[in-house]
Amino acid sequence: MTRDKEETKARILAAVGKLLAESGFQQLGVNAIAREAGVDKVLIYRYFENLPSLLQKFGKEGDYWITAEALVGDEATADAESLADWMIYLLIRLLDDLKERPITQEIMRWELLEGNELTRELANVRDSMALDSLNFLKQKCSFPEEQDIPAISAVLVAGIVYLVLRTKVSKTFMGLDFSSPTGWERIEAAIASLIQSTVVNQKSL
Amino acid sequence: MTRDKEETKARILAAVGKLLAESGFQQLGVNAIAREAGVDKVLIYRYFENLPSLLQKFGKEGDYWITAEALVGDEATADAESLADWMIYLLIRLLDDLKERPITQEIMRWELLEGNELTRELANVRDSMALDSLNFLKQKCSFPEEQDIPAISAVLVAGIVYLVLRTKVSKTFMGLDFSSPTGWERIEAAIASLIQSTVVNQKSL
DNA sequence: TATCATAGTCACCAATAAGTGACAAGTAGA
DNA sequence: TCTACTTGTCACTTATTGGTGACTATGATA
Repeated sequence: MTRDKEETKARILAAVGKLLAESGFQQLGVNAIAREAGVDKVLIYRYFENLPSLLQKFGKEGDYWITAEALVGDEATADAESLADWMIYLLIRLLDDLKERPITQEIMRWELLEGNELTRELANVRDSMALDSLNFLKQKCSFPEEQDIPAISAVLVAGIVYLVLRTKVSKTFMGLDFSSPTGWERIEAAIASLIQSTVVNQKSL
Repeated sequence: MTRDKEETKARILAAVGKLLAESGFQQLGVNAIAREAGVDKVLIYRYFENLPSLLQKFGKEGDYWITAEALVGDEATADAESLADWMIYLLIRLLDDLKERPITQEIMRWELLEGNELTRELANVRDSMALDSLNFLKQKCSFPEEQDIPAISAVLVAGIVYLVLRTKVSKTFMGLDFSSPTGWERIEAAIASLIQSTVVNQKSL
């Protein structure tokens, strides 16, 4: 070994990411991390105090939540005029983005069954990003009073998250098949249809 | 101890349920079950072979998934005419039902992060119940062709499930507060609004 | 060249997990 | 009452967990 502290710390953090993406928080232990990193586990305690601290460090280093700006992306290409258009655009982008983030998925799974210091903190970061996006929407196209846009968004985001989390372990849900792109296309179409009808509709009242 | 095999087996199964509802699958081990049941753990192996077999038995005994009939309930009191009315009625009932089923919630959490024999089996049971409900809907009020009712249902059910699973560990999501009934009321209203607009709307085309 | 802080190694601990073999106690039938 | 079976108890093994104390190896400085 080349006797490099920073290198070692980086390898440990990288090992956390790899193990997390592969097998989730269940299998994530000090011994496994040390083995994966090719490092003695005592170094983990030396450099990161203990496992929770290491995970906290890991959670704060990486960017697991897409920012509102990144989610919006290039506004010119968004091709969205109305509030409904924007909501559809953002939700579909959220879906596609989350599908490509295995670590984020694992964090969300973990958050679902363990409410500790770290998961709460990460959840707060994610939540404030979501609120940023809502605020972006609000200033872009003001929200109609008759409708609870945040609640509508929450239901749909929750649905997206659950479907994405589920597909890792099962390719079907309520008769839909997510092993081929058509399953996702149907979901995307359903989301678009729901928003288009609901938001456009009442806006024109 | 009264030396009663069936009693002992029942106590073991009851202990599984209690521990499951309290602290989820994470903490569910042979030792904990035996302790909770006030039984020697070797009896678990004698009567249920091993832990997976015990859980399988437990999963098959209980009714953790509401049946289509129970979900529909008393049709007379449903006060639903259109397809949209029925969908709203069923989804809200699903939400309320799931909120009162901690064990079912734990099973769904478990299913989300471990795809084994048992979780797959339980998922299939649940899925076929969901499909039953869809079929009930379909024969009650035929589905419009322009709309993908199964996909729309899937998104909303997924959203409901995720929100319920989350509230055990965090009372907020995207700015909504689920510590008081108002959070849930907003969600229910959002679901009703989405379906009302979408399904009614396009049906009248 | 001798010193000294630091990086990395190794051998251990206590706790807990799943799982098993041997045995005591109670209960049936003969 | 003696025998045979079953229920329940106890003590154990093996593996893995998070965590620690004592060590060696290295490299910079004085």
